[in-house]
Amino acid sequence: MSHTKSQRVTQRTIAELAGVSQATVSLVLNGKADSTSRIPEATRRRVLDAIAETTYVADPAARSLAGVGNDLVGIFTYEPAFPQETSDFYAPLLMGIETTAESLGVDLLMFTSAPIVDGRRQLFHEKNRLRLADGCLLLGQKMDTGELNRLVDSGYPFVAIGRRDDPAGRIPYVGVDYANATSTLAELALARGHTRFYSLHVPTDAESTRDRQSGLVRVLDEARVELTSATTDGSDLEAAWRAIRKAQPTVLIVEDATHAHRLVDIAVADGVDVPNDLSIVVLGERTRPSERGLDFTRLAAPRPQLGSNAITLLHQIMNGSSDAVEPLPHRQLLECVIIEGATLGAPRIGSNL
Amino acid sequence: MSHTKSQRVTQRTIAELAGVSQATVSLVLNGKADSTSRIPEATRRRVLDAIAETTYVADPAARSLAGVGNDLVGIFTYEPAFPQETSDFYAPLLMGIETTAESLGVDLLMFTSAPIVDGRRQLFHEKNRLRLADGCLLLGQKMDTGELNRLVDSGYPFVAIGRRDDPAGRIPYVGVDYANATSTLAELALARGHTRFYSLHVPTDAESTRDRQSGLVRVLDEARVELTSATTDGSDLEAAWRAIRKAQPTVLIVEDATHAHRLVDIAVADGVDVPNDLSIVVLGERTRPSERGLDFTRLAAPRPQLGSNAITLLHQIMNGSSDAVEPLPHRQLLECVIIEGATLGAPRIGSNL
DNA sequence: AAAGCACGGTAATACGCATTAGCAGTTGCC
DNA sequence: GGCAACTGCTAATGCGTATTACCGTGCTTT
Repeated sequence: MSHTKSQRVTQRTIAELAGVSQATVSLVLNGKADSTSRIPEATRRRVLDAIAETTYVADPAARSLAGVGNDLVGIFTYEPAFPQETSDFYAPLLMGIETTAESLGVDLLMFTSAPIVDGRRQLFHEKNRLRLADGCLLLGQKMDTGELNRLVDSGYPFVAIGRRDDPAGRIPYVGVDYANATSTLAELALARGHTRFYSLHVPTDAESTRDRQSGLVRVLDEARVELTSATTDGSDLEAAWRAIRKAQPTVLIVEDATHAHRLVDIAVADGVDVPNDLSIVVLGERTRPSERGLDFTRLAAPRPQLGSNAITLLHQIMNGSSDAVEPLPHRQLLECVIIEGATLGAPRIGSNL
Repeated sequence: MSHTKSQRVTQRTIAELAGVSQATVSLVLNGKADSTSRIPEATRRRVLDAIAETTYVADPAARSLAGVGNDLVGIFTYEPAFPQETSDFYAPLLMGIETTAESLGVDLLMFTSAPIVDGRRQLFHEKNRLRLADGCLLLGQKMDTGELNRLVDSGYPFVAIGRRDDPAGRIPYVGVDYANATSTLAELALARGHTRFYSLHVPTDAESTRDRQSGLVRVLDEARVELTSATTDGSDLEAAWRAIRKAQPTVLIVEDATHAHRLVDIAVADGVDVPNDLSIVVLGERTRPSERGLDFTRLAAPRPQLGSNAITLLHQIMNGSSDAVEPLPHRQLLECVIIEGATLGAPRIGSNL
């Protein structure tokens, strides 16, 4: 727009400077030394010198059109990534992604232009721009399987972060083994002697939520131990707390970390001591140190590694697995770390609950 | 690579489906209703229907090549943006950028592939990829003026975040008026009766550091009040503290927030009460609630707005100021908020310092 | 009836790059 | 000396889109 036509430095410009053809410039730049077209050192030098004199960089759009990659990895987040509330969730992922992107030599393209409907970005829309990138990482708690399948059909390389239900096994993802981790936590609680479990989870039917529930249920069923389940979106935790008191569990399993924090406040105000009267275990993300200095017993997803693995896998999918390296599995579940905090005690007889 | 040729849905595909030419499809999609080429509703419908049947999306690379911008805004951060230490600094900026990018309808390209030397990303290097984006935002505490001027010369649209020294006035930036804010803080301290100032700042000669110093010096000079200055990179705050004790100031002005936190710990261990024995004022970024629950009197840059203004300005520079809107100034300084915390008291005679 | 005209649409081209076929000049070989 | 093989390079083409120049067709006007 602002540039006059002549401003832009293209391969043709370089070619004229070096006294060769545009094709030669391209060949030099791409280091093609096929038997079909060799270029002697002298010519190569002239071209490279000409490039050095100018500020030439290949137009990525043109490269892309011409069918070669651009080393551009897209990042699609279903919610804005940087506001305080979501940043705790995305930042560790992005950190892993960024670090690995650096070593892979790729740039990151964030699709912030996607229109937002009902608080979620729309993957497919009029001016879908996914193709700007060579491949794409999909981040978000919940994704539409239909959309993902459509993406698979299009042949566009992508990797989802988080396990995805997909019987056909066509959706590549890197997820967290929440089921297993939750089972371990439940066994821990059982070992401490807990007998009455209460699970408070979020109302979405995202895979991550279901996995946690199934992990919990599996262990408790096996042990023939009682489990009460309830959901809350966090809007009325007072009510949730009243329901909990009524059920009189010995241990409370809370999916969402912020819910857990607020519940403890309510519980303490209600004269209940944690963990002496009631143990609490947290299954959630977004855990930052409690105001109260409470160190929850919880599970912690290895999110930087999640991001790192995802972009590594995507990179492999994009560039075709070089036969040198062992191909990565297209569906990965990472182990979740269990953090032994201070909120899982032994059940107390005659608890104040 | 993996795609067979026929897979890809292009305008030609649509054209065949609708029984028109590729050109017509393009015209329909871009709503060109020039007198030179009108298209009746009937045809338009057929084309749109055909598009609806397929999963067609315009190839952004092709559009870009064809001369329409691709609404890509680059973000160059001199350090990795997401690790914990830097994230506190970048996240608020990115939040403002993201939000505004959304409403401007542009995508964000993060240049993570730039090689790192001495812990800082290199703006210019072999495979400089800035041109991938239509324009670029530059984030970082310190930037090389030479590099920035080279960027100006290239005609590439960019906006720096943070004030930049540049007598020629060619570098567009959106910065924070640290000088003024620091002056205000100093006046506040003077008004409370402080007579001995001690400034502890970071060793860089970044504009932001200098601005704070100059704002401080201006007010104190005017008031003919004593000021001791020292620098620290935070590696030996014990030594810094010993120097402070020796100087016996009534108020301590600390540039870096994390230094301030750690200094308070040292001071308290040393039997000094804040703010009764010693007042502290913080000029720095990256302030998160203290472990100790200490609420520093400090200044807080409006970082989300910084980001927002920067991308708005860049967008205007990229697209040429539409004559409809008032053109934005290419060099902006935003007012800094002063937060009246609990660490600036009145000086105490016979302080324990 | 010839000329003008609006309409509806298409062919052709440019954008910058990668890639292939192939051309002219040189060298190698028997 | 004749032919093949090789060397060093270029012309031509395609990628998918936007845009311009232009061409039929049927209708109106004189």
